[in-house]
Amino acid sequence: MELRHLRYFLAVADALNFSRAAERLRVAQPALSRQIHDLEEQLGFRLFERSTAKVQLTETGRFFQQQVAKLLMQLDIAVTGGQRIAKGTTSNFRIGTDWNMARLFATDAARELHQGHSANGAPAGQPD
Amino acid sequence: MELRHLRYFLAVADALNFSRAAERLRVAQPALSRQIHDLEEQLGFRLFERSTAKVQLTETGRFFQQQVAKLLMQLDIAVTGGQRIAKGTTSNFRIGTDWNMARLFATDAARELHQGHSANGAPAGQPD
DNA sequence: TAAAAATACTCCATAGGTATTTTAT
DNA sequence: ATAAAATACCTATGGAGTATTTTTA
Repeated sequence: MELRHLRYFLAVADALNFSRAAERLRVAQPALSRQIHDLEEQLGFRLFERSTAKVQLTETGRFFQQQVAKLLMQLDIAVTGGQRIAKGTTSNFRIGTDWNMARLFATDAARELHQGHSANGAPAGQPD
Repeated sequence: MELRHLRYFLAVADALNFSRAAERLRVAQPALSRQIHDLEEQLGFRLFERSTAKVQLTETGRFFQQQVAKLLMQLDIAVTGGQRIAKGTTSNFRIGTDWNMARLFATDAARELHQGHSANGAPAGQPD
C-alpha cells in the first residue's frame, strides 16, 4: 500500500464517480479503477459498492475514509512543521485548522516546536 | 512522496546506518540511499547529517521521525479497524496499545465502531 | 586502509495510457 | 441508447540491483 492508493481512494470517495475522480487526479479512469481494486485486495475488504451507474461507499469504506483523511492531514502537518523547523521558525506555531483537529494530531508537533525552538521562552499556550 | 519513503526513513532513523537499514528492509543500500535523498529533496529539508562513517538525525529529522511513526501507527489502526468492521465485529473494540495512544489516534475509530455496530447498545466507555 | 555512503548504469516491475467490452438504467 | 466501470493489452517511468567510486575516521 502506498500513499497513492489512499489519495486515489479519497478522490473517489469524494466524487462517488470513478471517471470524474480520475479527471480531478489527472489520470485515466482505468488506472484509477485498477489502483482502487488493488487497494481493496490488499486491505481485504470492499471500500465501494459499485454498479456501472452508481458508486457508493460501504460502511467500512466510510470508516476508512475518515481515518485516511486524518492521516493525510497529519502528514501535511508533519511536512509543513518540519519545513518551519528547518527554516528556523521558533515559536507561534499555528495549525491551519480548528482546535479540535489540532488537539488530535498536532500536540506533539506543537510541543516540539515550542520546546525545541522557543529561545525567547514564549508560552506554549493553546493556538487561537 | 509515498509510504515507501516514510518506511525507509524510519528504518534509517532507527539504525542510523544505511547499510544495516537496507539489510533489514531487504533492499540494496544504493536503492535506500536514493529514496532517502529523493525524500529530502521533496520535503525541502535534510533529515540526516551524514558522513561515510556517521549518520545522525537532524533536529528536523527527529521531529519528522516522531510524526511519521505516529502516522504509520494510525494507518495500521485504520486498516485493522476496517478489517474488524468488515468481518462484522460489533463491539468491545480494543486498541492494542496504551490509553494515551488510543486517545490520540483511535478516538473516532472507537466511536465509529461503537455507534455503527453496537446492536446491543453496549456503552462505549474507555478501553481498559 | 577499511567501513560505509554516494554515483553510474542497467534492468525490470508496475503505474498509467489507449482501446474495447460489459453492464445498468 | 447512453454513460460509466471493468478488462485487455501496451508503453514507459522510476524503483531496485550490481559494480564502482568517494570519503572519513
